[in-house]
Amino acid sequence: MNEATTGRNKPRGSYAKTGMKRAAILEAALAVFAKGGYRSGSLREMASHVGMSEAGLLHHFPNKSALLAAVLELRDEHAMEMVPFDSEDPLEPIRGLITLARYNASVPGVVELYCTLSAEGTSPDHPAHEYFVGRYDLTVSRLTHNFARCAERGILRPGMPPESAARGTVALMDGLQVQWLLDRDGVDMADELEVYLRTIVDLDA
Amino acid sequence: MNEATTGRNKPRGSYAKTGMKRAAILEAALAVFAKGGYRSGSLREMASHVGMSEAGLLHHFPNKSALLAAVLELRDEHAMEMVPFDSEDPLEPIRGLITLARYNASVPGVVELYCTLSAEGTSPDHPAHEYFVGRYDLTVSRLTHNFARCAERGILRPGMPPESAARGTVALMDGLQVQWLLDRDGVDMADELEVYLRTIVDLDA
DNA sequence: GTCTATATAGCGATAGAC
DNA sequence: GTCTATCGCTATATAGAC
Repeated sequence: MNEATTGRNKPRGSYAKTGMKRAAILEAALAVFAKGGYRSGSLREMASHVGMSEAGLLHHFPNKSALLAAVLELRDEHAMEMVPFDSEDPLEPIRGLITLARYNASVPGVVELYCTLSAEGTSPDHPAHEYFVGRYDLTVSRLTHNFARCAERGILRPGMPPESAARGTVALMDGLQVQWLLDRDGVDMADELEVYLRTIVDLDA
Repeated sequence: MNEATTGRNKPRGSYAKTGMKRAAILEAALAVFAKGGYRSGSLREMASHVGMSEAGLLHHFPNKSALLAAVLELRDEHAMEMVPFDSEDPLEPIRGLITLARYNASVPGVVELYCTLSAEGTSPDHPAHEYFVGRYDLTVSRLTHNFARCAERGILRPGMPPESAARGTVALMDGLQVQWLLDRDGVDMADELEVYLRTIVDLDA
């Protein structure tokens, strides 16, 4: 690998190597933040996880909360690929949510991260508070619009307000994550989500 | 107040006074744990909240996690009074959940506590892990039994497995709490819960 | 770019005076 | 029953050597 591989073109040093270090740090940070939340997750543990000192780690990220932000941003992009809100068929994003739930069961660390941090982040002085406020607002409004389109086609349960369907769907996904983390064999997040969605929308239309 | 007021009968000292201190400590602990979870909530802050030193506080409780356990136990008893699982009518506990959700909106600290701690508590080495495993297991099994009784009477939505109804209800309540904490004016937990419950059960039977 | 060393701060818990 | 004082530990972040 060289500079060309990274897509950048800087005069010195192997940016590929640096990029890989960054990626490794993000992965370690994800695992550590996931296990104990933001406050409890220590740079020390991430550093040892990735084979560096704390100071070495803080060369790549200015501080702890910037590292958190980078982790959240990265995972968010990845998740959104599974839920095509811009599809013409309003059922596609809904089916995507089930796909996402099934995928999530294969990455417990990510589930732990979002579960712990979204709870922590309800506190207004949390480093990720604004992130979660914005994220929920966006997700609910997108889903509301999507369920409204279902209603237009007559495949949303009569009398169900689109916003309630949206908030209910998000709430159910979040709540199922807690139950799944507490009892991974006893709960199937994707199945339970599908049961719920089928009660409010005609998935086979 | 004297010993008789407390219901105990010990040779020395005013137990009423001690009992009041204990209650004050529990209240402070609830607020502090609620704001930042277990790890971030410090005995120091609770102590200053209640006008005592940390050592004075630890005279009443052996350590930090015992204090957490006491808080959880106390609030649990209180909440359970609102949900009469032993009622003959299986709709009564379900209506009780809506009452509970409405009540919860008046005690944000309690909601924050459960929200933050149930997420933290998914980690196996958390002081409250066993508590939450047991609590969810019990709640889901009670609710499953209750929805099964609804099914017998033909007021549960056809094809809806009682356990899915139970897990869905618990998940929805948990998830709505997160959304409510992030946007208290935009979300009505009790209303949304009722919308959900009405889609799976005939509440007016 | 990564290290060692260190500054600064907060934590839970204990010992012992009163 | 409550206090002061303190121990031992962990944390983030910075300074400067290499």
